[in-house]
Amino acid sequence: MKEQIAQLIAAALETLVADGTLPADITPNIQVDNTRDKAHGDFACNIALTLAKPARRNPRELAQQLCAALPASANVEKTEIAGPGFINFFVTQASTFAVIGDILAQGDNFGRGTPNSGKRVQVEFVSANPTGPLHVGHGRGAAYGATVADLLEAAGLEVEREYYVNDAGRQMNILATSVWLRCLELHDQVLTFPSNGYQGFYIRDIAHDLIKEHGDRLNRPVADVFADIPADEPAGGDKEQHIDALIERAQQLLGDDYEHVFNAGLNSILADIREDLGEFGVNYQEWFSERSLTHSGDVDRALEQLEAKGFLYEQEGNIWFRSTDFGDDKDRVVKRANGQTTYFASDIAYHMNKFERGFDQVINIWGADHHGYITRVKAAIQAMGYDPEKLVVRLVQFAILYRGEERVQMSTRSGSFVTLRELRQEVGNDACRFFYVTRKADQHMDFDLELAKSASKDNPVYYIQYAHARVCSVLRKLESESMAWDQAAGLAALERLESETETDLVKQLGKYPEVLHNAALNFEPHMLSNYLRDLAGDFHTWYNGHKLIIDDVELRNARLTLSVAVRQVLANGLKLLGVSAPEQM
RNA sequence: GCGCCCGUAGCUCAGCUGGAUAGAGUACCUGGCUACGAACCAGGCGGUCAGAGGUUCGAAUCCUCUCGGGCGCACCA
Repeated sequence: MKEQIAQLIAAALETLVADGTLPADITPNIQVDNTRDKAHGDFACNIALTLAKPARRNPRELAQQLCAALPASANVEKTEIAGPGFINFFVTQASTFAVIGDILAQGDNFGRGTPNSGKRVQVEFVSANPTGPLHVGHGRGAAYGATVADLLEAAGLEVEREYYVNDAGRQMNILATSVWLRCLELHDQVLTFPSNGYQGFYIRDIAHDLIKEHGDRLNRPVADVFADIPADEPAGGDKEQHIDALIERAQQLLGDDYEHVFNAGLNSILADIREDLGEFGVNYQEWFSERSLTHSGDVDRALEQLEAKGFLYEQEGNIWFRSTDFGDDKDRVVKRANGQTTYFASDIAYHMNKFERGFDQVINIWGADHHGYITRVKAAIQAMGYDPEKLVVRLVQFAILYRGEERVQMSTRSGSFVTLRELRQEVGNDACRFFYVTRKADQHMDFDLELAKSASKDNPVYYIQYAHARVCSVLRKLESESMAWDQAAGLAALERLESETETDLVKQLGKYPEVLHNAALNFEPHMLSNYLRDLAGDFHTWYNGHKLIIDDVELRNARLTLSVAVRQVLANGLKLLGVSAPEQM
């Protein structure tokens, strides 16, 4: 509809240019907006205001002439000039109500863009280190990323969801060593667990499984393990040196078996994460291993590329990437003097790999604490000769949990829950998914557990679901009264829907495709959740003032048809948010 | 110190990328079930859009500064 109006205006402009009212060199940017106030009609255009100056004419007068030059349209009831020179468009009832037929005809596809536009995008999200279960902070990234991916897919793009598994590096070695030390404990040995090790209960579970599989093959005398290891922090030493020495010792004493311990930890935690996310309705096409970048030679290849282009240099034995050439604050080390590549080197290789896979757009969803990395990653992309504009980084702020007024402390020590799984169990998947995306991602968020849990009017999730369930309930009631809904008759009788709340509701339905499009384009799922709340509100308002199951067959069918259309749009929107649309509650 | 995000009703947040009288929810007050589901609806109260300049027909939105909050600035992952 907006485009239609824009076309009408474009035609009017051409007419005015042709008859010399407007100069030919103007560059009109035709903007058609939804009106905020019903008194202003359905759509408004500010073209007369923006052209007033270049045309050197009074805006209201210009608007007048534009209106006169507008071609006739079956969809436009009338136009009005208002305020300083806005042109307000009033759409005909029939044209507004046509959307109901579209909704019923397109069903689950209503609002979705044309698929197979050929554009391929990748969304990488969560990508938490597999060193422990996901916590509530990851939950927001998961819900946000999954919804953004689904929205883009709904917009017609081909989407690949990817989880980058940080299965290399020191943290993973700390994990492996922690698991192994727990194994030794399970063999009835006594030791002082390193303060920097992973203390979680799940480490013991992994150790237990290992012993089940390997018996005492992994057992070594504790005296050998701790011989000549520098003191831990509580003993007056350095915790980093302590743990690093233990890692090295574990590798020495275990030899090839170290790999088993390492993989046991990785696989067990990864399986847990995968299951957790799956239950949360978050699924991936690809779990991309960081280690594979080393094995495939991508890391070396990426560094060679940078080297060949002259962006690497050596200083004090370290190899540096000259990221300052691309606006970074300082250059970054990619390979240490000891020959080890840095995490950043893997990142460079990873992004090279992503670009080699030929995505039109690469979207990274990162925690807000990673924003310092954007510049250097983009620098590397540009240095390798790729277009850094194709990389979009969206930062997700942390969520602060509240239990009513009380802030939930997020320390691992405190008894209050910290994992995503616990949150899901307490609050439920629907409310979790909804609450996480109902605020802008770059906005700090207060997540109130009491509110999310409350099965009441206070909870916007239920408010929306209730609207859906209400329609289902009416149809059940209809059936129990031995009546049936006649869709064709309803569509034919839509002009019987004459009340203002009915028109408001239908207009709201008509906005859904645009909302979806904007939400996808801007990576802002909260636009959809807010819309669904508004739609549910309009439905409840209407429902409260109108009885659906009535004797007037024609009117009954018309109202039922509207109800079913509302239910369809609610279901479509909820599906994209990963929230269920229950038939009864 | 430098960089990024943010500051809108008592509280939690929108505000369609510069439009008309800044909106929802919540809290508080008032009213509505012999009803297709009251997990609902109607009405009221509530604002110096942090502050000050600037850009223009027009600013919560754009530019500068100040104040206030969060997060980054590793040879860590």
